[in-house]
Amino acid sequence: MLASQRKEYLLGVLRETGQIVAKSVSQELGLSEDTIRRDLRELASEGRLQRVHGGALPASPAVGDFAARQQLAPDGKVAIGRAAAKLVRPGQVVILDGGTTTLQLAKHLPLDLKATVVTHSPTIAVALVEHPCVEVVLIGGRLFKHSVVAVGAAAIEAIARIRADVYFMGVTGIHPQAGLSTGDLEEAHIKRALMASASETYVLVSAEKLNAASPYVIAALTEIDGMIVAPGVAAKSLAAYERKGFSVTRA
Amino acid sequence: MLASQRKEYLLGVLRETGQIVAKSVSQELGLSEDTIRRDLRELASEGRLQRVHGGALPASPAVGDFAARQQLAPDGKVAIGRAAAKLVRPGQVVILDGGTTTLQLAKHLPLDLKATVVTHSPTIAVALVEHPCVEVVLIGGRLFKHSVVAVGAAAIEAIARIRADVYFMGVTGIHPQAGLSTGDLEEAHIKRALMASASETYVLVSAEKLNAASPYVIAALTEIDGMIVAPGVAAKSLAAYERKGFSVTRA
DNA sequence: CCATATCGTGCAAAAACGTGCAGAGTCAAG
DNA sequence: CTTGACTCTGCACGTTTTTGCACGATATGG
Repeated sequence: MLASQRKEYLLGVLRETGQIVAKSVSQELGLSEDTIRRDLRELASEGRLQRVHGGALPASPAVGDFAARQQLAPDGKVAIGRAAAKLVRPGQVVILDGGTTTLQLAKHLPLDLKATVVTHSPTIAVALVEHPCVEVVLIGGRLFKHSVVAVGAAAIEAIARIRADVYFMGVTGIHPQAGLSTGDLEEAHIKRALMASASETYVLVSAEKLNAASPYVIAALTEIDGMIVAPGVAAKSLAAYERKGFSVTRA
Repeated sequence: MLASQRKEYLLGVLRETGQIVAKSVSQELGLSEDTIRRDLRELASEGRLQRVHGGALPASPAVGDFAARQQLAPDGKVAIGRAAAKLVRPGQVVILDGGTTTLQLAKHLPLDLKATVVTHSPTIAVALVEHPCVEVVLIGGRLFKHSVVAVGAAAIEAIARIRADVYFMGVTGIHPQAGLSTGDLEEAHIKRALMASASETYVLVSAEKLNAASPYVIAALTEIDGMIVAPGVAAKSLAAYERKGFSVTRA
């Protein structure tokens, strides 16, 4: 690979992801970090990017602003969202929970994917307005401000009328014995109703949720069909889950 | 995640939630509290936030916030929103339509006002999350992306179960003979249902909507209780409306 | 006043950095 | 074809930055 090609590649990464991590790029290209660092130094001196410890960021905030804002979520959640989005098949009816992780899922749905997204989160509904092919169904109800989702009897009733193919659930705790749990009773009810309305349920688990438990139990682990966990969690932390009879996916 | 991105993330949290709790952020990012505290200390020394016990608060309360929230909306809509917000009495149940003008209304509700806001606009629901005292009820349904509001049979049904004190309607046209009109048939139905569920209906009219008509009629002028018009419209343009038996308020 | 949470500091390990240098490859002059 | 100048790349080394932990000090809330 030519040096100039490499620099173009670096700028491409910057455009698409809003950031460059020297280490990971060097691994992708099979080159030493030194070479990447040299390139970054030169591109920085040309003013084409901004050098920072560990990699680089866009030179003019405005350019990479959009991409960067997408990535401003913690690494793990972005990865989980991207991995989960790949599980959605064209034509499916998908239920999306509220929360930052599912928001990443919504943002990573392929732009040419035709599907229907059912959600009780106004935030996710607004995010999907930009998506050209996805039909959005909003579940109404009393707004629970802490999580920014609709809850209550009206929500339960609306959910009962829906038959979805798959439900992506967010939780605040998942534990081999305690199962799935969350911090609010109303939300636990809603999540249970959403599970009942979907053929399959997948749980999105960022690192800090693993082996944690919250006050209100949603369901046992045996009731779910799969979990998608953040990359970089220790394999032995997952051992207790891999025997439970559902798929465990590393993002 | 790069260190500089982490600081951006912290400032983002501050913008969106108005505060930073060191402990919870460290859990979200999977880093130690020490690292977060160091970042906060540095950002504080740069004057970009105010360090407090347990986390951080905005450096200049509501300064950037206020500027940001106002810059996008034209003056006229801001004025209409502010004027309409003054019509809301404590304890009332208020229906807010979708649209940029009603969004301004929501943002100008006094922070100490206790009231219930019913809306079929996820955008408005999200905006009101910041309001400390307002209860929000979200009307669900199929999302009409052009206007970012819920429509359809499910929405109509949910609306039928509500009795509100006042409804603030947005329109795309108001005309002495043609009455109130909008550009989408589904939306016209929803607005009619919302009118039926409210004791009083006020219409928010920015300058370009005055004396205009759109394809789908919502109601005749005789059915509304008042209109709030943008400041600076000629008095003679309003003459035709002041004889119709409802109040005409200049913002 | 006490229990708890949070804070700041010092320290050590790890990661990232810059620099100098050597080997491999390229190119042009001899 | 050979030689020397030049460039590019990877490695080694010492330096700097970052990060997590331990400790004692300080603030908070009952």
